[in-house]
Amino acid sequence: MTAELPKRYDPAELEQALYNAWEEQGYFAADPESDRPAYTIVLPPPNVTGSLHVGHALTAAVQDTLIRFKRMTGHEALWLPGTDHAGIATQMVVERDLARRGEPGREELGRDAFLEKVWEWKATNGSRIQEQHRVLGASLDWSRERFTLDEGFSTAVTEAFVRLYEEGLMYRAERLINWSPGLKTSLSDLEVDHRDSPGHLWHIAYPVSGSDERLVVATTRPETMLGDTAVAVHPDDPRYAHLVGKTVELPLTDRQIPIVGDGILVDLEFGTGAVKVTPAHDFNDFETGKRHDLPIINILDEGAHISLAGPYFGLPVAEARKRVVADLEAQGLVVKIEEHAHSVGHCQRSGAVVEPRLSLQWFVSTKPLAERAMQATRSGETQIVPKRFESTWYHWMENIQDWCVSRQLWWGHRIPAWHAGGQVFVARSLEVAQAQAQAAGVDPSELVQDEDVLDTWFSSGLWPMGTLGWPEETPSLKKFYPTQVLETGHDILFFWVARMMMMGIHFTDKAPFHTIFLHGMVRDELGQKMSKTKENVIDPVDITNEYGADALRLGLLLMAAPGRDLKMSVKRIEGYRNFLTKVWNATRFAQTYLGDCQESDWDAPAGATEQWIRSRLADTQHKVKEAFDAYRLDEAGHAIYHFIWHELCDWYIELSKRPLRDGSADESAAARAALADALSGALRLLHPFCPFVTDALWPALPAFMRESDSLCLAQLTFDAQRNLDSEAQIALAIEAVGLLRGLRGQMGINPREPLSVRLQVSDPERLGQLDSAARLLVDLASAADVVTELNTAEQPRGWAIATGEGLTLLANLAGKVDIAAETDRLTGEIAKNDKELNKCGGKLGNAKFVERAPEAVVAEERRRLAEFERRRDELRAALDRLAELEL
RNA sequence: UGGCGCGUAGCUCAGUGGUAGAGCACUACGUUGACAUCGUAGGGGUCGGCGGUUCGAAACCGCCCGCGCCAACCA
Repeated sequence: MTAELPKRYDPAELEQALYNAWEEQGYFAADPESDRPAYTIVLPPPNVTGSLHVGHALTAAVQDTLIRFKRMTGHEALWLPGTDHAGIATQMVVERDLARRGEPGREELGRDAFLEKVWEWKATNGSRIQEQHRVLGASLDWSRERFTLDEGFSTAVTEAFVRLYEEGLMYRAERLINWSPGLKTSLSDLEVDHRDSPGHLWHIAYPVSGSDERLVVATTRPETMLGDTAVAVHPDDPRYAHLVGKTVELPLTDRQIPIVGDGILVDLEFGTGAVKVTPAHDFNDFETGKRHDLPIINILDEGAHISLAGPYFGLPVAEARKRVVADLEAQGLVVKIEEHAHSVGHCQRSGAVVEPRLSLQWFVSTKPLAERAMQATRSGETQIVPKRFESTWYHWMENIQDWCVSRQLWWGHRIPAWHAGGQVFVARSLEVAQAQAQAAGVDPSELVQDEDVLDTWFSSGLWPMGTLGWPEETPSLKKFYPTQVLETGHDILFFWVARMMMMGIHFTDKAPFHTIFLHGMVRDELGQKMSKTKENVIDPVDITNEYGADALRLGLLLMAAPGRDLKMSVKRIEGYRNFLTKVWNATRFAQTYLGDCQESDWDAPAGATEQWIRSRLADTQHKVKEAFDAYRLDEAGHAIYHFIWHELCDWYIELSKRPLRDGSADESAAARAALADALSGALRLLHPFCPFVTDALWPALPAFMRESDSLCLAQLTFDAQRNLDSEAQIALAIEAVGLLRGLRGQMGINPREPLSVRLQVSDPERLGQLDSAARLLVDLASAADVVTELNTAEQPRGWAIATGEGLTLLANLAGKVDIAAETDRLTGEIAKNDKELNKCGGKLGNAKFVERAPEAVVAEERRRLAEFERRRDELRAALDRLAELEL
C-alpha cells in the first residue's frame, strides 16, 4: 500500500513521470528470444517533418491499446517506431526554411550542401513527433526506432531495387507520366488529386486542307493545339467519313495534320465528334498517337511554360491559353464556347496543376506483385477489417498500372543505377557497378550515378521487413515477421498498405501482416476535414494538456467504429475525463478499506452482492475479449465504461458501504475481497485504453494482488465464470430499488424519508431471492422496514403501488398521499401497461404467429401477457382502493 | 458515370429478424463521509420515404430522396 492518493485526479501531475519510469524500466522492449508468441505492429512512420495531429493520436491510441492488451495476455508484444524521410514534404519544408532565413536556396547550394542542410534540419526538428507519442503513452520499443534513410534501412531499399531490376520487374522507359510543374518532378498516379473544376469547352474550327470545309474540334485545353499532330474522328461517323485520310491546316502554325479514324478515343456523342490529338500532353492522345504512329510534339518545359519557339514562347499555360483563344477568335475560328465542368489533376503536395509529360523514368511492373497480394487476401492469409474495404482493394489491384518510382528530387534514396556509354548498370554498390561496366567494356571511371531518388512510398513499402532486419535473416525478423496487424487510416490503403503487401510478399513469400485494420478520418465537430486554412484543426497536444492523454485516448477509441469517420468532440473528451475522475475517486474510496485487506479475507463467505459484482466483471471480461477479437475497441471500451460506472460505482460500491463499515468480521472481509477483485479487474481491463491513470491507481491494490510493479506487465485473464443466480437476485433487488425511488420521485416524497415497504412476487421460488432486495431497499432507498411476501396477500389501503417484472412494491404512504395526483399516476401507469398488453395480446391473437414463430418466442410472449395482465389487475385494484379512500 | 458508406432522441452515434438503446444536452429534486468533473428521478423517437419478403423488419430485398467518401481517359 502506498501513500494515500491525492484527492483530485490531475493527469498532468502523473502522466509524464509515469512514462519516464516505464521507459527507464524497459517495459516495452521486445525480446526476440522470448518463448511467448509474438505480436507485432509497426507504427506507420510519421513524416519526419510532422507534428502530431489528431489522426496520429487515433492511430497511436488504437495500436497502443491492441499492443498493451496483447502484452497483458501472454504475448511478446512489439510495437516498432520510426519516421519517414518523406522526400517531397521534407525537401519543401527545408527549402522554405532556407528562404525564410534568407540563406542560399537549393539550386545555389547544390546537391551535397543542400542534403547536409536537410540532415541538420532533421537533427534539430526531427524528433518532435516521437516526444508527442510519449506524451500519449505509446508503449513503443524505442530501442528499435528506425528512420527510412538510416544505413540499414537504405540497404534494404537498394537490395529491393536491385532484385526487382534483376528479375525484370524494374525498368527504365520513356513514358508519359504525371509531372508536377511546381516541384519539377514526376509523380505516381496516386499522388495526383483530381478535383472537379469549372471550365470551358472550346469549339475550334480547323480548315480542311484544299477545301472550304472546316472540321470543328472540341477541347478543354485550347493551348495544347500547338502540339496537335492529328485530329481523330470516329470511323463510323457519317458526318466525317469523307474526311478520314485527309489533312487539316493547324491554325496558328504552318503545319498540316492528318485526320484519322479512331474508335477508341472518340465518343460519337461527345462534343463535335472530332478530337484534336496531342500525344505529348494527354494520356489518351499518347495512346492514340501510338496507334496511328503520330509524331509527338512537346510544347511545354518542365515548369509548364510554352517551350515552342514563336509568339507564345515562355508563357505559362494559363496565359498561353488566353492568347491562343484570342488569336483564334481573331481569325474567326472559335465557333462556340460552352461551360464545362471537368476534373483537373493537381499535385498533392504543391497544389500545382499536373501536366502529363513525356520523360525517361524508372517503373515497377506491378501486375505480378498485385496478383500475389490479391491471392493473399483471397486465401485469408491477410484479412482486411472492416471487410467492405476488400471490394476497393480488389478493384484497385485489378486495375493497377505500372508504378513510376523515380523522382527528380534530392532528398531520398538515390537510385542505385550508374550510367556510362549509353548503358545502365544497376548494382548494390558503385564497386559492383564498376565491375559490371568493366565487363561490358565501358570505362568504369565514366560512371555517373542516376540523379533521381526513389518515391518515398517505395521505401516505406519495405517498412515491416526492413525495420526488422531484412535482407538479413535476423532473430527479430524470424520472431516478429510477419507482423500481426497493420493499422492505419483508410486513406493510405493504396499508397502504403498495398505497396507493403506487394513488396513484402514478393521478397519474403509471406504477407507482411495477418490483418489490415483500417480506421476512418478524424473530422472536426461539424464533420469537416480539418485543415489549417479552415482553422478548424483540433490539436491533440492542447487536449492532452487540458484533459490528459488517457481521456483523449479513451475518447478517440470510443468514438471510432472501424473504418468509419469520426467527429472529434471536445465535449466528449471532457466526459471521459470525468469518467476517469470517477475511477480515481472510486479507487480512493476502496483504498480506505483495502489497507486492512488480507489474503484471508478471501476465505470469508461471499454474499449475493459479492458474487454478483464478480459475475458482472466476468461477463465484462468476456465481452471485452470478444470485442477485441473482432477489432471492436469501441465496444470493448463501452463495456468497461459501463461496468465501472454503472455496476461497480453505482451499485457495488454503494452496497459495500454498510458491510465495510458496520458488517461482521466475515461480512466486511467478504466485501473487501470483492471490492479488491472488482477494482483489480477494472483497472486491468481499462489499462490498455488508459494506461496512465490505471497504473497510477495500481498501487492502491493490496501488494499480494499485484504480480508486477506496473500494470504494464500485469496479466489479463478471461476464465472467470459467471454466477447467474446472484445476477438474477441482484437484478431483482436493483429493480425493487428503482421502483421505490421512482415512487418517491413521482410523488414528491423526500428520498431520505423512511417508508415501510412490502415487496411481493408472484413466483414462490423467487420469494427466497428477495433477501438482497430487502437489504438494498433499506441501504439504498431508505426503506424503514421491508416485508417480503407472495402477492396473493391482501393489499393494504393507503399504500402506493409500483409494479415491475414479476414484482410488486408497496410503500406505506398513509396520510401522505395526494389522492388526485395518485389517481393520475395510477391511471397513467395503467394506460402504459395497457399499451404493452394490447401489443402482446395482438401478437398472440394472430394464429400465424402462434403457429409459425419459434416455440420459445411464443412462450415468452405468453409469459409477458400474463405479466401485463397481473399488473393491470393490481393497478386497477389499487385505483379502486384509492377511490374508496376518497369516499 | 461507377463503387462504397451514411440517414435511429435536440446533438453525436451504437444497435444485422423477436419488449427501440448509450453519451451529451434538457427538466425536477438532492451536497457532513469516494466523487457536484457528482447523485436520484423524469421528459423526449411514424428508426429518411415508398413497396416487397416474413407470423414478425430499424435490421433482409427493390426503388426513390438527401448527404458524404473514393475511383474515374468523355476531348
